[in-house]
Amino acid sequence: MAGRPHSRPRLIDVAAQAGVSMATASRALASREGVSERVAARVRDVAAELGYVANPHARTLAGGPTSVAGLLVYEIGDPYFSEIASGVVGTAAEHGWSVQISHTERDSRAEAAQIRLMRAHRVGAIIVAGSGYVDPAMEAEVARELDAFQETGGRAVVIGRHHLRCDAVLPDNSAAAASVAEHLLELGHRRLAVVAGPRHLNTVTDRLGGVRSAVAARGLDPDDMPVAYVPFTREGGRAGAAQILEQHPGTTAILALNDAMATGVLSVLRERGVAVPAEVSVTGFDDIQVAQDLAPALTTARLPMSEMGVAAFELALRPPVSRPRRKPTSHGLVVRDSTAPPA
Amino acid sequence: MAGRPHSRPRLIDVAAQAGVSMATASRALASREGVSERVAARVRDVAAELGYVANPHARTLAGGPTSVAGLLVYEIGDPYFSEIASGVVGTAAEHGWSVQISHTERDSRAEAAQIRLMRAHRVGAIIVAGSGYVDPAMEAEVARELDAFQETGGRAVVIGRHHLRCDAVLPDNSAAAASVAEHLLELGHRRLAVVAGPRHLNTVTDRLGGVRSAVAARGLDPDDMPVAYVPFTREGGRAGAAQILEQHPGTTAILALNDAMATGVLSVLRERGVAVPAEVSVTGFDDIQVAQDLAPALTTARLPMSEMGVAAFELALRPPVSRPRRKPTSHGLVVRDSTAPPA
DNA sequence: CTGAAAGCGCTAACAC
DNA sequence: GTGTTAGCGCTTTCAG
Repeated sequence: MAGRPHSRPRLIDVAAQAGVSMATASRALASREGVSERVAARVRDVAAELGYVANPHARTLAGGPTSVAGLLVYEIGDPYFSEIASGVVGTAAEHGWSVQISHTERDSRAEAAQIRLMRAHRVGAIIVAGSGYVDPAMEAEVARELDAFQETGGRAVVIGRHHLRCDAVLPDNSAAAASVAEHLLELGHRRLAVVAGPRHLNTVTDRLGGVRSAVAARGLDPDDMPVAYVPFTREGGRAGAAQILEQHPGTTAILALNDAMATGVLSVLRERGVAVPAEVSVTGFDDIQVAQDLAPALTTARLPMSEMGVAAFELALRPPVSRPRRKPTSHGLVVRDSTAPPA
Repeated sequence: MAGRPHSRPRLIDVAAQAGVSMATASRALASREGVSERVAARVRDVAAELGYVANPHARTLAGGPTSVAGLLVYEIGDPYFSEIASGVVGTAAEHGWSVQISHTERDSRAEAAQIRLMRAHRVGAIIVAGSGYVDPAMEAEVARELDAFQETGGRAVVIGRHHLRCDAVLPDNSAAAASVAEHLLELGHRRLAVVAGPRHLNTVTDRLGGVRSAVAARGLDPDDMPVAYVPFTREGGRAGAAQILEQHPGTTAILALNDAMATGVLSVLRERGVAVPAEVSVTGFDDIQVAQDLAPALTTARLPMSEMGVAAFELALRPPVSRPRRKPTSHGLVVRDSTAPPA
């Protein structure tokens, strides 16, 4: 009947077909009140029949609700982030939202720039995954952007950061790290060394703090424990392992503060013919999917990345409250084959 | 001066500040012709100063160009897809595009529904990653959606699918699979078995075809080679390995048609105490990042996933041509520690 | 080369 | 309950 060929149906087409005004059609489709159930049902039927889907640009421009979320990750190719993203994307789809993903890669300035871009894109929610900074000044710009975003009605959620004034999903990095350290101490290890990420990341200091307190609780001096501050990657792990092997040959256990670094540590030990766990025990952190398939299977502190993504998105869906929510996550020690009593 | 507080600058603000009309400001910022260089420069300066970024919703609604791409993956938590996504997201950002990611998960009907949704969202380009179907009828609906999308000016690119009328990034699955099989045959293996994914996926039949032709070229009968059709996942690989071990105990080499399945195969062999590669050799396909860290490090056919993502996005940026482009990718055999001559 | 004005499709006041 | 209408911010004819 009506309408232009070769073009998607518009709200006005649905309205005409259903014999109502645009306003009524709009209300009916948004399940807003003020429409009789009879009429609403008819509108929905017509919409379904025509395959009508609202134009989100028109909707957003007119001041309606948005249903696009922005997800900021360091690098989507990294398993830690891709598992988080999986949770976010899956849950978002269930709620009819779509997810825009972008990379941070460089630093907090790049992060701020990405948030600015997402704000310009008028996303309804922004989820920031990945470690924050020990020094709040370093993320001041990020904080400003996020504040501005929230002031204009946007929902912001961070994963694993404390300093920002917004809802947060917070794994207990310290406790999880302590559990790994305790596991090693219980096995009898006394000469631990840590392969840590960059010291300005709060994830690193939180995890390191957990290790140190577990060591101290055992009556050892944490300051005697060597720590290699290296990039938070497989390559970083390789560098850290090399450093420890050379400078502290008596080490019996190496704690890597994430699984990517642990992977690097294992690869160096394998190359050098150091038996794991016979000569040196190794632990990771996160429990990315492949941790179970490494050689040997990695003992690690498990964080539920996918669930964290789900939780973050669900927080984003909830209305804002004045006092930011903090949603803790579970964690657990997963003992596999990379740890054993010292020789 | 002008304007509403607490609100982002609009084009009209820029125009006013620069002392020109909206039309001129629009042209200047889009680098369209018809504006004197002097005026254009002034407009750009003002825009930069004000931190102006166009509202993409208004822009799209008015019929301007979009710069949002949709990326369809089976599951972003899967390394194969997250590495592709990494390439897409990185390149897109360089070109000022953002990327919406969504999951397919179920089947080609879900796939078609997602494409429909992205069309409704008015994305400028759609990239579909992941295997297509052997039977074109199974993806008829996807094809229809993609055709309709392209007819309305959208750019569609697929990765690893032949049957669709759009630009494609095509790894040579057959040749790569043949190279893996040849490697095993050269080592002296004669009793190969394949752990394959679902037989209705063209990726599976292409790769299997490569293996079979390599086997045939060696004078063996490919029909004698056992093939386990299992899900394209780690768990599928486990099931396939169990099946082969039980039904064909004489097997000396297992070819898994992707690394996820190879991971499962290795885990079953380890559990059962079958030495790899001493008793049985194992190969994978794709070379996901962790392949090098498995136990033992996996011999596999390497596909440049990240580059494939880059290539796909770059094709999406190019203007459409009547005859779809086919962009081949490199591939290579990566020999590691999971293969050796038979006992 | 520049400006005025007509929409793009939708929501949200505001009328009835 | 339902309809009318004024924008949302931008691009794009069409005039000058």
